[in-house]
Amino acid sequence: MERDTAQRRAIRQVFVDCARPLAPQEVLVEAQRTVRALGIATVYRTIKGLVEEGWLAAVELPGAAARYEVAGKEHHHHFACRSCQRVFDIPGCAGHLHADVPAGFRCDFHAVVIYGLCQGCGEGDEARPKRKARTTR
Amino acid sequence: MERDTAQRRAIRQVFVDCARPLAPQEVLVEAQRTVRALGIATVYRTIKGLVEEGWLAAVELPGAAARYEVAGKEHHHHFACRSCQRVFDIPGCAGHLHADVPAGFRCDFHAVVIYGLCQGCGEGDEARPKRKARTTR
DNA sequence: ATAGATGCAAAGGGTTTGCACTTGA
DNA sequence: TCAAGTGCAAACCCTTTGCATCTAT
Repeated sequence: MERDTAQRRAIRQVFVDCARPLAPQEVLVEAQRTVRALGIATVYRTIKGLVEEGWLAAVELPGAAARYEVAGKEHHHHFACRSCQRVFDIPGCAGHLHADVPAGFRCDFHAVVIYGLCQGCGEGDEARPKRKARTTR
Repeated sequence: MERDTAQRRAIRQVFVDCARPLAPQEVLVEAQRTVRALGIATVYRTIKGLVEEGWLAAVELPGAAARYEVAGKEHHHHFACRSCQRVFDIPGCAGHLHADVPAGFRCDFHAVVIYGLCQGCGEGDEARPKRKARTTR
C-alpha cells in the first residue's frame, strides 16, 4: 500500500461516505461509479491492505460474507436488515455477557448481531415483498 | 426425507452424541465411522432436510461456515474457541440487548457469540502454540 | 526507468446439483 | 417393483492468485 492510486482513493472514499459495514461487492459497485474499470480483485487486495495497516476493521457476521468498516470506532454491535441485507452499527454495548460461560473457558471478546428490519424496509406495510437483495451472499 | 436409511441414521446419531453445533465436515468425518462410503453431498442434503423438518437448527457464526445442532433448545448463545475452532452452547441470555437500536428499526432476534479458549485449549500454558485446526473453513 | 498496482482469467475451497446406480418399503 | 436416496463429479459462488500490462514516483 505504498502508492496513492485512483482505485485506492475511490475505495477509501466509499467507506467514508457510506459509514456502515460494507461487503466487497458493495464496495465494488460504489467505487466503480468513480473508477469504471475497477476489478473485484483490486477491491479485495485493497481491503486486505487497508485492514493490515489498520485503516479498516473487519466485521464478520453470522451467515454472511465479511464486511469492513473504517477502524477506530468504540466497541459496538451490529444490526443486520433481513430485507435489504445491509448492516448498520449500533452504538454501545449492554456488557455483562460473559456471565454464563462454562467454568474453564476463557473469554476474549464477543460479537452481538441483532436481526430485524431497518427503517427503510420496515416502514409502513410490514408485509411488503422483501427485496431479493443479494448485495452479499 | 421419507426413508430411513443407514446414512440418515448415522448422521442423526452424530448430532445426538456430540451435543454441540457441528459443521458439515465434522458430521462427515464422524458419520463415516459408521457408514464408510458416506459422501459429503449426502451430508449436506440430509442436513438441509433435517433443518426443513425442524429436527436441526442452523447456527451461523461470524466468519465461519454454518453449524447445525439439534433443534428445540431454549434461546441460548454460543462460544467459539479460537484455538480448536469448536463451538459450544452457552445457556441463558442476558437479555435487554435491544436497547440502543436506532429509532425506526424493528428487532426480531439476536445472536451473541463469545470468542476465547475452551477448557481443553486454555488450561495450563496460555502461550501454547495454537492448533492449526481447520475442522471447518 | 522501474517496482508497485491493476485487470483479467484461472485457481481454490466450500456448497449445491445432475445423473446413473442403489436400496428401503 | 420403483421412486427416494446415494455417490461421484461437475457446476457454482465467493475469494485469492498468477501474470502481463500499466503507472505513480
